[in-house]
Amino acid sequence: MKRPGALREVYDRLLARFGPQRWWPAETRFEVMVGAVLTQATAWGNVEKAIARLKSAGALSPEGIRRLPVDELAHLVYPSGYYNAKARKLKALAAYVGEAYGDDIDVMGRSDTLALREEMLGIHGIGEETADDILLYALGKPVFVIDAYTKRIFHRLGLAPERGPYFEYSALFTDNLPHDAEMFGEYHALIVRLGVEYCKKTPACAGCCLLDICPAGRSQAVD
DNA sequence: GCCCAGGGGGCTC
DNA sequence: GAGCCCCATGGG
Repeated sequence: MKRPGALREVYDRLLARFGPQRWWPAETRFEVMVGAVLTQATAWGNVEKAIARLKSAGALSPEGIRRLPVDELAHLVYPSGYYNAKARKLKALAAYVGEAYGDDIDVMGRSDTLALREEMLGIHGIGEETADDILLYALGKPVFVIDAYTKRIFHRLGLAPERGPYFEYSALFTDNLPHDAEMFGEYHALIVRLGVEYCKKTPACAGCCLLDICPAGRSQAVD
């Protein structure tokens, strides 16, 4: 597999193998933002439990989160782990959307992408990946989300270094693919799908054998 | 029991 | 700016 078009090739194979993932699973855009914080270093199944608890408490809104005492918020998000830390982060997020945009996510979404990103990086609990999750999946901006799976898999494929600054990885994708938010969203979701299903089972392969693009030359006979 | 999840903050050097 | 440690539940 040659380098030009390699990223498109991987995407096509992932899509053919797994089909559209249709991320982000949520009823509202603010729910996407909350999920982006809750899923930090956390299995999605645990996040779903926390989201459900927030919903049944009527707290899945900026105003709802601001109104709750932080310890009660922590109790609600308990199943997602790091509950004290995440309660603080959700408080910071809810305060931000209220102060900066009057809780209007539509207004927020009309702001400039880079300005929004810088703004959000200043919020407690929002780092580069979470900011990009929000930009892409809540606001529809064409940014590419980089997570641990992306680094691991594309390093195995010989397309990226083993480690390095976040922007070097995101540039790999945004410099070599059309800036299509829908495709970027599918691509990241497919990478996570591959990582969740195969990185743990066959860590030495990182799933590339399954796609028949293993640089070590192994075929997809990996069960 | 051990390992790791769809990271980020805070501290040290 | 890189390297640690901390946050914490739940499934494999």
